[in-house]
Amino acid sequence: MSQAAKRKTADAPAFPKPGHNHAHCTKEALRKAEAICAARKTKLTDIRRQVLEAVWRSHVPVGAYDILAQFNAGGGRVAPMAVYRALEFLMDNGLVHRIASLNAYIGCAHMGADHHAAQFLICRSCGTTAELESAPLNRALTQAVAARGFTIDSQIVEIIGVCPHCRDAS
Amino acid sequence: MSQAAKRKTADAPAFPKPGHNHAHCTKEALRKAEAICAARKTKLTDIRRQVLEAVWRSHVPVGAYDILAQFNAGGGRVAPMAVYRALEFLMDNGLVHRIASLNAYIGCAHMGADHHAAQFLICRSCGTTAELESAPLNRALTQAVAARGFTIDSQIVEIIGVCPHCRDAS
DNA sequence: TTGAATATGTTATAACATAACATTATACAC
DNA sequence: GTGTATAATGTTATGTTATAACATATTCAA
Repeated sequence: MSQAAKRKTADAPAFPKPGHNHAHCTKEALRKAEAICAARKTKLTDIRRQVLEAVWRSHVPVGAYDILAQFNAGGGRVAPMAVYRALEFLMDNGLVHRIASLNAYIGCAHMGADHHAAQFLICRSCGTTAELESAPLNRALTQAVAARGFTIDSQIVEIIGVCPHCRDAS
Repeated sequence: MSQAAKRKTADAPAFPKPGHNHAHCTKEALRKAEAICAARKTKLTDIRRQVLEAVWRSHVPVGAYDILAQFNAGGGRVAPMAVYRALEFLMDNGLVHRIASLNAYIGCAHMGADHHAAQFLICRSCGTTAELESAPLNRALTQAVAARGFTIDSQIVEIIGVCPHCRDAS
């Protein structure tokens, strides 16, 4: 196997497919979230779990007020603060990411590991957003930043384009 | 000169210094903006120039409503739309960038060239924000994205950390 | 069981951005 | 120069995202 082929394999887990078994994604995410909160001794309360579930409805980032609307669709009385607090908790615990370019939130695909070095691919056609997790990219980034004498705390990397499924469909 | 040293030199123009001659930055920016608009046959009208000047007051990204406040400080009556329209024009013409993580705007440091492949270093201490323009980083990014079958349209890369001047001062 | 910490409720408002339509300026064709 | 199309700006209203500030309730451990 060539170096290039190895790198490609390592860097390129599948982009979420339109027809995949998403119930499985959600279930796994919830399971991991429980485990992480248990390990960290933080509490995945009702509202936090509900927000996490809302975020995992799909692989499309969801706005805070969309989550709110879901909650209040059946006559609920949840206030924005409740949603924002839950999102804050979920982000602090590495369960959810904020997508700055969309003012929206998405479930973390790699719960537990290296939560703050995430990169995102955002399909402008279907909205599906995937985490990139590219080691070479992270290395290049670290190096470029260090060359400037800059100390890195966190990063926002959001790539907007067209996902393979939408490309093939067009 | 080694390859590494060459790359470092190429990648690392100076981070804006606290005491630099900023009037020069502003003057140069305005001059280039005039030239670019002339070349593109677009019009750098009064309000657009004023917004550009406001954005170039410093190397710290400025919010749209901050610009608005500057305009209206002397009893003006400019509406938010005017500012947002000017910002849109300036961005379309490659003169200004939006910093998504701050909801703020900054003058483009490399007017004319490759406006949509910009990367930013944001100092969380002083707010100073610099463009990175790292070719190796762009290569790594392009490659990582391509490996996923993703077609890239635009990118948002914002690195939050501490700039060399703030680091040395602490 | 009471006190400290955590979580949630509630109300109000701040901060950022755009829609929709009216008016004015510019340019250029005739 | 006049008409007319396009671009730019003005104006009003509203939409969207996020947080401040303070009250109440729950949890858990000493």
